Amino acid sequence: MGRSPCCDKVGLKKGPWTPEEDQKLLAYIEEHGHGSWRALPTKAGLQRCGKSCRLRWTNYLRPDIKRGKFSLQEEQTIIQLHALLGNRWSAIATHLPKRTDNEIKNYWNTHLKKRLDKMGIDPVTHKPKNDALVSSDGQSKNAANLSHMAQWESARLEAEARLVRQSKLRPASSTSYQTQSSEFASTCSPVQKPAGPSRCLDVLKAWNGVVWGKANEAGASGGVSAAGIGGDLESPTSTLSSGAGVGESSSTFVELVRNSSGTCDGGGTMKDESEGEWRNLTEYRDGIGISTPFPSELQAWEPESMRVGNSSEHVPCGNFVEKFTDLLLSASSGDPRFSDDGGESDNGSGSDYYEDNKNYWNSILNLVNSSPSDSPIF
DNA sequence: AAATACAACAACCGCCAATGC
DNA sequence: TGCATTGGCGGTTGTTGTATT
Repeated sequence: MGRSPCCDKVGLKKGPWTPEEDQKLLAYIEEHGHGSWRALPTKAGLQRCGKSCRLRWTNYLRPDIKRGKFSLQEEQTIIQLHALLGNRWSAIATHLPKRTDNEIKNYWNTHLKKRLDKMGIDPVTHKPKNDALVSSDGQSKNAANLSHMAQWESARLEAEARLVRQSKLRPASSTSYQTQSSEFASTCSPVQKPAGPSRCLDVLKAWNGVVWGKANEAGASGGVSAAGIGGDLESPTSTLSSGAGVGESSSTFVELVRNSSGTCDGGGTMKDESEGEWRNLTEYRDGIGISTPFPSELQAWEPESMRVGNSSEHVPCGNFVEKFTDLLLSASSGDPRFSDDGGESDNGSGSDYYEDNKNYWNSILNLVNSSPSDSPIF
């Protein structure tokens, strides 16, 4: 279909926008709306391509954009949603009101990714970098199936977010978001959703089922019943209820982030010292000679096949929260796993690790459950 | 004070799906 | 049904500001 780049025309300006250009674009859109982006530059008297105008508007000039530092809550949301959705920035952005996908993407690339990296966590997979690859038991099969469910749900979320955007573009339309959403949902899900959590959470529950099911096998006691969290894997029509323990685990995650973030200002905004804290924790771990922070058999439960699609798409790994927990909590509490003699000897109580995983996923579930009512995703 | 390195963010580019004709 | 157009998305690059030497 050989489409020529929209900016090929000679005479079109590129590069940073000037205040005058901003003013022109702003004034035009306020008066006429953007209409066709391709036609807009001419009408607005701008020597820009339509695409450039659209990006400038959506990423910078739009009045409902919040700028400035990300709060702890926003950071938490980004990390969790990235673990869930991967680099689907637009989908993540729909859950962070007033933040653009571009801003979130930049923040991830310049801040969060580096932090995870320094901690020895692969920011793509959210797994420890030296993680083993394959689980030989049957769990991997379930996990692979679940990855497909996760992929499907991600696609559905994207589509739904798209509907929301469309509805916003047509505010006067008689077709409300709810109607559209309902129509959409009815085509792919027998359960109505806007009022409550999306069925996508069943995937999370199922994930938990896999994780905690294995925990039960490995840990015998102390594990969480697979039926309790994800036992209804075969019931795609079930909806998530905010069960006991979900709320507390969310706060656990917040706590983890907060603990890792050094000092915060009054608004919960992370200060730069946080980088040092994260680094210190990593150094602490390195200093005490922990190169592989987790029992290998527990790292290995997620096979490579669980990754969805290509490298940019992935399904989450519970080891993520293990890492957080181990680094941020155990380091300060004298956890025997971090002592010279007790490091790997905790295998017998592997359920602890899965308990951490449970907390991680519960935190996501809680995030989802507590999401603002205007959130288009969940 | 100048040079260099690094960080942060705005903007661009190419691809793709949806849509209209 | 097929082609052209449009808008959106994610990856990447370029620019600017700040810290360090």
